[in-house]
Amino acid sequence: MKEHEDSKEPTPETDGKEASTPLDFIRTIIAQDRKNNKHGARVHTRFPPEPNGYLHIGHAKSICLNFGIAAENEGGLCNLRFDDTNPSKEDQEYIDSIFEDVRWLGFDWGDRLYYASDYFEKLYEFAVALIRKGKAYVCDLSPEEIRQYRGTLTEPGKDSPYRNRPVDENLDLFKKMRAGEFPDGSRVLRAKIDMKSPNINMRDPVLYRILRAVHHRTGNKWCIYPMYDFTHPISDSLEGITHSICTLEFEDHRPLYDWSLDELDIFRSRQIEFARLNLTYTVMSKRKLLELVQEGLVISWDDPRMPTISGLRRRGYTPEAIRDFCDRIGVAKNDSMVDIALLEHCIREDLNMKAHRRMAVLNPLKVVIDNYPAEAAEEFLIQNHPGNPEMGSRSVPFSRTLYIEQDDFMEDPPKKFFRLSPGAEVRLRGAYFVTCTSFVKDEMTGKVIELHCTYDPSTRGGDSPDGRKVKGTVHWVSAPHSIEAEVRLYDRLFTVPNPVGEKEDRDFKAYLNPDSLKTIVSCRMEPSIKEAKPGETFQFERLGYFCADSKDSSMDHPVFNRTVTLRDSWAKIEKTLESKGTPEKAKKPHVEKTAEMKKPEATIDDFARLDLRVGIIREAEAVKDSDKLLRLMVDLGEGRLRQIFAGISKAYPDVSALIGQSVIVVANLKPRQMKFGLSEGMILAGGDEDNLSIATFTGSLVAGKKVS
RNA sequence: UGGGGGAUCGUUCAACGGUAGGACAGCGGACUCUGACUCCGUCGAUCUAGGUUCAAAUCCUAGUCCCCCAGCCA
Repeated sequence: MKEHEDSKEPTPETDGKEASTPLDFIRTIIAQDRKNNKHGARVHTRFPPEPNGYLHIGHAKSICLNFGIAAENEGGLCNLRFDDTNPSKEDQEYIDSIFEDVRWLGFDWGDRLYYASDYFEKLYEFAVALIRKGKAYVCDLSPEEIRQYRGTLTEPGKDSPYRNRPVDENLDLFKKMRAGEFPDGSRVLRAKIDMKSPNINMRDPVLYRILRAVHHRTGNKWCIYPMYDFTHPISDSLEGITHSICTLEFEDHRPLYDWSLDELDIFRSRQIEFARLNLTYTVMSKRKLLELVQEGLVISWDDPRMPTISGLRRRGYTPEAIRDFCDRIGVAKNDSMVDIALLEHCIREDLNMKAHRRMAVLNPLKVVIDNYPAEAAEEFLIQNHPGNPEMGSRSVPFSRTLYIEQDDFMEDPPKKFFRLSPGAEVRLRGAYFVTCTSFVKDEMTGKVIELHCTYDPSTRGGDSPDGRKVKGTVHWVSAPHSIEAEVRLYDRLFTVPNPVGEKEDRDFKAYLNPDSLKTIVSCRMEPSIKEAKPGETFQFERLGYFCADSKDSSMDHPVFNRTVTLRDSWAKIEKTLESKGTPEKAKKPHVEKTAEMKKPEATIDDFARLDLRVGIIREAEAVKDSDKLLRLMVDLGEGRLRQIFAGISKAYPDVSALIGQSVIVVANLKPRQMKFGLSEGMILAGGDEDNLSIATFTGSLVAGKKVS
């Protein structure tokens, strides 16, 4: 435990940014502008969400950027502005959640809370001004006609027949639009720019539409609403925003943004675009997240599996970790997909420092200490944080009957298994050394249901007076003193890194991870857990970081969400152990890059370069338009299925017979792009066209095991 | 096939004509009353082809690939 030697105190103002870190391109522009005394060296940004959904981690990137830049620059300010120009999608619920989320992230907009809807009157006046200048006109074309007149990406549009209406007529019509004299959708106000522009946004874009909907702030006052492209530059201008930072898809809109400010001749803000955040194993669009909520695929917007700010909060993420993450991912214009492992790293780093340690047993296995007096019990004082005595300690009861984790015992352990097995000695964390003397199996299931151990009284507190070492330390709870609790184990929401980019043959929801939530209802925990407050975070030793659920946890019924596991090097060892199959296999030879050693015959080493694995076929279907190929989804124990195309259709007219079969897969081939999709491996089969069979195993092998 | 953007280790961000660097991930090791933490080591990249230059990720030319745009959404 050494991490407290330079404990930092992260705040929104100081975390991240060391003076030496190079500026991203936006901060470089701003530094340049300040140097040139542009806008009197003033820096004023804004965060402009539309209240049509909950904020997610991608918004956090924008929030950290906008508020962060304001905070870094002397006198800098950042406004919170709701871009609420489409009443049909927006709702007060979302506004409230946005307040909560931005504040929770640690940012403060002071008295600078704005709504685009507050500018409706001014916006209307600006529109009138544009009409007077001959730069806008009322158009009677239907939506369908407007689309047709707009042209296509490669063909120019043509002028609307209403394009040259006299100013007075436009003024009159626009007034009547506002007065509600026309039905929804019958007319729009358009900018008069250039129907032949190669930039479609400049082909006389719609500025106002007629829309009878109750606005969450203005109620029924308006039946015309301004479009984003008209509203945004004017809102920025009215607020004196110096740098209007938005995402890449608005790059094409910048000429229109500039056009509006030019024509209206008002304060000139500069729009700068950066790449939005994408994260592996999740989706990041409000539309898709809404879909998950509405279809009940997750419980709610704040479901701990969601990448929403509220979901992350409920999961146990801290504002500090999210801000740190946003600092680390950087700001640029490249389309990027950030590894969720980085987010997990950030939360582990933060929580490692802050979280009190507790002992909790998720899957209890009863242990009886045979030589411990039956009626006795004692209390051990255990530190809340082994690296930081200032965090205090708590009392943990011990008795003859304990629970340990089922995983911490193996009847027939492999090498390097440092936990309990027959005859093995381990330390019970903070208590005693114990040695397993026997175990009891359920006769029906063959499952180990009880362990018997002896303890060494001289090792009280966990140290041995004779200096003997034990390799393993396991966590435990005293059975009679322990309390029951529910634990929700969360995992990634999707099984593939990029659910929306999966070669478009399937909907993103097809890749939802069925194991993204596992609930365990009868966990046993040390009694101090009773005191846990909703939202409070602990490290359950050797398991991970968990927080008491803010909605469902109570003293009577504690419920914990797993925020993130601890890094688990044992899991890796286990994996390699499995794949090696036999112990003490020699190291794989390094593949030399020298090309001169080409040999006519393959060596055993060459063969060893093929990674052969046990694969279990989970799905199988014939490939349309192919008389040979089957599309197989094969489980290699990787947490996702691999798609493999195999030319074995003739041998298996009934594809369903393949499902469940254990086959041999060449697992380390470079994936091959085929006409029908990516093939990520090869299945070994024998025979010829007429007499063909895949190589299978009898018996039950675990997916992913090495084949040799 | 129009317009706007973008291509640097597996991922992500830097390097702004002068030693391609950091973080995450991976791998190896040390330490350890958490197989955690921490520490050390290691692997590893300039889209391609030409050109300019003493010197190119950076400048020029020609290609290739990827993303965005045809809402009365934002």
